[in-house]
Amino acid sequence: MDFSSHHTRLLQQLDEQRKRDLFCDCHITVEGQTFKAHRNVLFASSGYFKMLLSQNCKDVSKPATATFDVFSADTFTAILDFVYSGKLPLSGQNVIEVMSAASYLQMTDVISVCKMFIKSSLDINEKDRDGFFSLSDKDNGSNGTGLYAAGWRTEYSPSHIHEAAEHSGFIAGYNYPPPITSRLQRPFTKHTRKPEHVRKHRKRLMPDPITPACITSVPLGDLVGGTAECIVHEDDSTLQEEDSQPPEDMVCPKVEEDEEGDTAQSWPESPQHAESGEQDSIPRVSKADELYKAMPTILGVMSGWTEDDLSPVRFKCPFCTHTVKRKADLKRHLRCHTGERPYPCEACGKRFTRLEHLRNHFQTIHEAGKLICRRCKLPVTELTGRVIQDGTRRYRLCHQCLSEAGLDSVNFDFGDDQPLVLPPENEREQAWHFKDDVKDENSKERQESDLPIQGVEDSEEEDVKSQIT
DNA sequence: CTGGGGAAGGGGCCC
DNA sequence: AGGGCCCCTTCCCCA
Repeated sequence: MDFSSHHTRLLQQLDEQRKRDLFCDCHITVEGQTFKAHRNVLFASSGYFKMLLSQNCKDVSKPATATFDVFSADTFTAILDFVYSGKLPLSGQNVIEVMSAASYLQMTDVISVCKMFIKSSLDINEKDRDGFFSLSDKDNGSNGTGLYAAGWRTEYSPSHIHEAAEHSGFIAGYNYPPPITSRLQRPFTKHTRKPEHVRKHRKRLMPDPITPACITSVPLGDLVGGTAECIVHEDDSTLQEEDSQPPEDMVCPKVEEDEEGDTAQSWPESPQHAESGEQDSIPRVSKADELYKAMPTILGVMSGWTEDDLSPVRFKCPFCTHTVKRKADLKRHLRCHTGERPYPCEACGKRFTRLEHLRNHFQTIHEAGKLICRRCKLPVTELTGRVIQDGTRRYRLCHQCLSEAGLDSVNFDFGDDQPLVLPPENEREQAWHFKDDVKDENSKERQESDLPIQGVEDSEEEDVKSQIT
């Protein structure tokens, strides 16, 4: 018989005991303020306390004590409330510090909730729109924990979250995500690359198991107001994995790789997507700045991070273990976490994190920038070949390949300096053609315009266009 | 199933 | 600080 509310009542009882100072055997001092709690509860909730209490587990006759100066009493109050209630009172003002403190205390649950709060506040989590990992402030019933729930629903409502975050703060209740197998159903299409940070950072940014001993910790006072290290798991699934880990893994918490990456972002790669989400075509520079402004409170500044790098100061990413020498590089790096892609390709709708990437893409894909024949791969010049306009895509073919493909008789209305425009695929001879990942986009765009490169109305994107051309 | 090539993403660093 | 270049890695597609 499963009595589902048992654990809730048990937690309520423990919270009552804490508030009445019953059986509290752990005293935590933060900014001179003493908090009392149960070591069993702290042990089960925090990797930091697990490590701390493991070392002192023999002597249980005296209360365990701990003192923190790296976060505020208010922050610890919020965290302790979460430990005993499952509800995390987050607001735009405290989320960064709470996350930093949770990082310090190795409380992945809290970190995950904070990450979700930040992501939803930034309105950058495209996947949330698909209801894959949705946030809803409407839910207050299923888990009984409050106004904010990280669940698996479809009623994503970023506006609500914004309001809650900005105006009133809100209570975050954490629902554990479904098994990883559910994540494998994420809607990456055949031609949709997984978010890069999911792929690359699985190896690069989560390099080694992080042991407490290897963490370079700098007291708050030495910084600009935040903790030095921020250990963040790339994916919430790590929570589950960690939950099943034996205690020794908690002592030396291991950052697990994720099967499919976290919930960070997906983005439109086709004009259809770009059209369906008009706001996507607006560069979100302000959001990067928004997050960037928050950086000082969560940045870590480290020295001597590696033996190879003895530079005195490094900037620590709050979302992963990556450090950089320059703040500007950190700002650039943050885009791989925020999902921000301020540079849209106006030809195909694909978005990029950097202007140079957009430029490379545009030159390669839409301007036939490579002076090689796409068919025979041999070098081709203006004299020995032509530019083919295939939908939004341009490439070069040498005269021989043009002849062999039967394309030398197609549409010579333009001058030699103009691209040879291929007819739509359904009208094209089936001799051969080049398949590529923009074929579908092309067919749609052809219906809308004969122009290979569509202009965009957005003025900011016009600026981008002017930079490209 | 595998290897090669193209495209994209990210880091380091110079200007 | 931002732009840009170079290099490397990763992923995907295709033969």
